[in-house]
Amino acid sequence: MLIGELAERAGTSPRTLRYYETQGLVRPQRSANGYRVYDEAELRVVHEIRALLAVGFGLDDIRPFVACLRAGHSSGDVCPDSVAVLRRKLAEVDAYLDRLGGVRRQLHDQLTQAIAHREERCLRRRGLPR
Amino acid sequence: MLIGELAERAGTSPRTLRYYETQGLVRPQRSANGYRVYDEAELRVVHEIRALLAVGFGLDDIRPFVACLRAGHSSGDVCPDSVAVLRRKLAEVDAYLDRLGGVRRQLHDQLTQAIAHREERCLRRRGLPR
DNA sequence: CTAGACCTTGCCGTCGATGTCAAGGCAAGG
DNA sequence: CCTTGCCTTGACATCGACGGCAAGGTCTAG
Repeated sequence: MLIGELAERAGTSPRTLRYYETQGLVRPQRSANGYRVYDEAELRVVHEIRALLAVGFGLDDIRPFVACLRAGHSSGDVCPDSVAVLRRKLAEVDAYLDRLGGVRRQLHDQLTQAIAHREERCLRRRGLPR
Repeated sequence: MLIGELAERAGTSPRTLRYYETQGLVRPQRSANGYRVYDEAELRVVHEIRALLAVGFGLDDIRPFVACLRAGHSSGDVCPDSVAVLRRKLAEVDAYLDRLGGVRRQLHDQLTQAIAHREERCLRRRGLPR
């Protein structure tokens, strides 16, 4: 399988696959003419990468999962390093959820007060003239 | 007030204040020698900017709030444009909270399953030998 | 022979809010 | 005069996951 085919099958671009390679996440072989050649297993790997990226992981975080897959495991999640990353990410997400909850509250209050302020001004204006 | 003093009083750097100026958020006057000169009101403005940045706003989003302050309002929140931005940002935060909630759930499940998988393997290994 | 559809490497551009460095002007004190 | 400490503008660097383009090699079909 050449890079274009893998890209299409994985729902991404050749450019992206080459980038993953520079990051050490994908390792194609080379045919005589220098073309990258991927086997079926790499499709699985790329899918794993894409899935984790979509969840908000960085490529660095993803490396252990790929290694786990490559070590023959049916899931990239089960190796100790992957579990460690999952734990860390879950903690990060929890922390961010907290912070964002605070932000939400603040925005809500700010909005509520601003509107209240405008209402008040509006009422005053209606009361005064004539 | 020169740029260094304002920077210190606002808890930021001269570089940052010059950047805000290029973005049209702050407009100092110039003394004869070309130095930026700020009045007290600008301190308030910079505080507003910093507060909104901290909440996750971009400089573009902040512009209406500064304009509102400059229009003489005691709060940057009360002008229609500001309220519109607040609404939009609140919606954005809500959407992001949703998404992040989903991510959290997925990570939690993934982690749980990975650990269960490891437990299982561990038990099998303990059961087999001897 | 040539067109077209692949592939290769390499390098710049993106977005946002700064940090950092360079080269120089201005003010005040010893 | 010289140093010190402000200030000025301008330009490049950062981080991450790519997109886009250029210049060129390769393969296949007509």
